[in-house]
Amino acid sequence: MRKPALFFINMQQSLFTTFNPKQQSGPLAFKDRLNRAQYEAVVHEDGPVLVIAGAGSGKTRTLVYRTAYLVNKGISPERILLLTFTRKASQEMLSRASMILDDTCRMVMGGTFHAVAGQLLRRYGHLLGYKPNFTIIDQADAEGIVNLLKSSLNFSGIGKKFPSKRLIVTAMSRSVNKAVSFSELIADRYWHLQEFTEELLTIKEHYQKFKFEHGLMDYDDLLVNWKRVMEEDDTAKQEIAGRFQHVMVDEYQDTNHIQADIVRLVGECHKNVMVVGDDSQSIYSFRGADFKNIMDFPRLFPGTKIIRLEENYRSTQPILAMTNAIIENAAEKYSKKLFSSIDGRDKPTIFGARNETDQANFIVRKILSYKEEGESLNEIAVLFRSGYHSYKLELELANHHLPFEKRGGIKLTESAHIKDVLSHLRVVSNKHDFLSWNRILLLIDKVGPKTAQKILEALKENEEPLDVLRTYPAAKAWNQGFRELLAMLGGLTKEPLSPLEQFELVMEYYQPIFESIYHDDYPTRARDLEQLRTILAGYSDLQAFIDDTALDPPGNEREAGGFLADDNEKLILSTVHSAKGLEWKTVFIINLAEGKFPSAMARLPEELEEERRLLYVAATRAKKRLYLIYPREVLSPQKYTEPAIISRYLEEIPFELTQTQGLDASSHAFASAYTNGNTGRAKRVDPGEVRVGTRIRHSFFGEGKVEKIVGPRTVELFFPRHGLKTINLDYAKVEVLS
DNA sequence: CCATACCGACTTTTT
DNA sequence: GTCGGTATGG
Repeated sequence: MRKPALFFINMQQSLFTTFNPKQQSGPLAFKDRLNRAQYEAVVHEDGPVLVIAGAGSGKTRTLVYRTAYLVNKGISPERILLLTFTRKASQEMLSRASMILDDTCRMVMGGTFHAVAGQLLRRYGHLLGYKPNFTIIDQADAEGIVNLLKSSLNFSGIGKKFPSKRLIVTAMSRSVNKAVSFSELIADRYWHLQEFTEELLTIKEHYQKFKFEHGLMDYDDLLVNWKRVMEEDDTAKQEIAGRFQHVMVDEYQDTNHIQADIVRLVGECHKNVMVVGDDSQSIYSFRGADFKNIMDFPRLFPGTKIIRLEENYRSTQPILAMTNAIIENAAEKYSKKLFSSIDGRDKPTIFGARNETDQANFIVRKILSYKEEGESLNEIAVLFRSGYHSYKLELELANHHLPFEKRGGIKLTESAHIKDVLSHLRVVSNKHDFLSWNRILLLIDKVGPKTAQKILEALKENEEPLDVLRTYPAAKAWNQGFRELLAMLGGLTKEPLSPLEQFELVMEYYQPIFESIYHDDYPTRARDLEQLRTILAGYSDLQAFIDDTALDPPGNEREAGGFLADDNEKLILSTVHSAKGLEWKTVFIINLAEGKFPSAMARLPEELEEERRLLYVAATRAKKRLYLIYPREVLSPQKYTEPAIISRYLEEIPFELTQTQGLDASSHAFASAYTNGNTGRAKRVDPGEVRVGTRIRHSFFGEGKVEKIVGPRTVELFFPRHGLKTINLDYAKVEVLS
């Protein structure tokens, strides 16, 4: 989690013995390992650069070499800022740069916007009135605050439909990230909640105040305050902007407006800013990202040099042909021609499984046979739209003792028992963290919301919470638990202890509470606590640990059936979002059915466009083999089995770009097209003869009517029995009737 | 005022 | 599975 200790030994020596372009063959040594466009980006001297990098075009490689190049050139590593999307990505890049050059590369300031903001604000936050020990809170914490406010403001009783804490937090965050006022946002996107506008605004106001008064920053605050401190304090701006001589930003298509402002502010004086991104891979607009940031970059930095990376080094040509077809139909994109010179015969396979169980079985069978052939499990991944889509498969994998790691979905730190323990540690680092105090107090037997509220009121009166608590008139019912808590907290701070020792003290106190409140399943939960202990053992600084639990929460990693392969080989199950930037030889994408992928939550056209890009990101992860799988039956929320509708994006893919497997002929469009013996392209429809109202026959959906012309070759068709479909006239088997 | 048990509704993606 | 509301008893 934290960067490993830096290795200074041999630093001087390695500078001259390892790869050194100047000594070997001048810039040519870089040249050998990069293509022309990459090389151009790597050795670019000063000034702004925008690198438009298609999937698999060596974007990471370029940034890695760029970092090494700059350091080698004599730029001091701590004066380079590398902003990435995940902490893991930055660590990997810096470690790869170190392998090219030397360990000084690890001293580059790298991390997510949020993590870097956190570090800077510990230093400059006081300019905005924050103490350096502020606590970073996650979404669940934010929801906790909103809940407290809802009850203290007596909003819970108002009507039955008062919005949930989850929705309130999401809405508040959206307003920050999209830079629209909260009331405007309510009127616009949450119009159905307009009757509560006043209450919502009050909650937002109190929420801001609560966080500020108790030294708490949510994810949005980190960005907003980084920006604010640079805008409002000139010295801070000079210091921060002056410190970083070079700024690089990865995944620029997934930045929001605040982040773009930050980039502008940090790069303003020297303009040595390189941003890298691919608009076709923008998949985070739900949290305010705007891929138009890429188009706007040259305006932000006039004189920007634009470099395109268009050669794909990851996937075989057949895979690329299909992924190109997926993105071809995107409504809005920069034209970009991706090509690959990697040969490969296998077209992506489409498999229509009978149901989810069949889908899981199919994957297990395939994986077992690849394993048989001697392939490494590490080269296989299964990707899906939502975390819970893999439950069936997880069971099936466990049955066959296939070890896997799941990424995305529920995080370790999101579970209640982990939050319980963390709260006790959090008040040690920030005694004004009333959210944690509240949680701690509620854990005491016979203390409920009302009592906890009263104690919190008392805490407000004094700087030193422990002093207040020691003299607080406890009721008989809960006095004993209260005293035990105080004794434990006293022990935590009496003398300097390592984070691990502090954890042990907390656990000693918490264990009986833990066993009593989770009496049904505490043994399962205990494993999580054990895992937390292991993670914590790697830290010497409590603050760093607490920061990381919010900024880089460990995933909920489980090995199938407790079975750990000795060689640590395991396959990856991952949400598409968590798979960004990664690649595997074999990739399975599952549940490609309407309502699952695309998600049922996506309704607006722009949301459906994002789902399309999401599928594009998923499919472009594959190097050699790609399976697109959908169940022909799904379980409705009411637990009825109903026929599934194949994902609209699969529907559009030209038949000749894929192969099918194990379909039974009657069930589906692909199958029927094949069994009709006509594997070639349908007779071309002249777009000229198609307008709104034209009647058209589709090989599977039957007769329909054109509702809307979406693009030069795409139309929206309405079919009486299948609803509205978007169809590409070149690809779909259609026939014009009138 | 607190604990517990029950029911129904809803569950995308992540820093 | 988990949240939110409600009923009931201590």
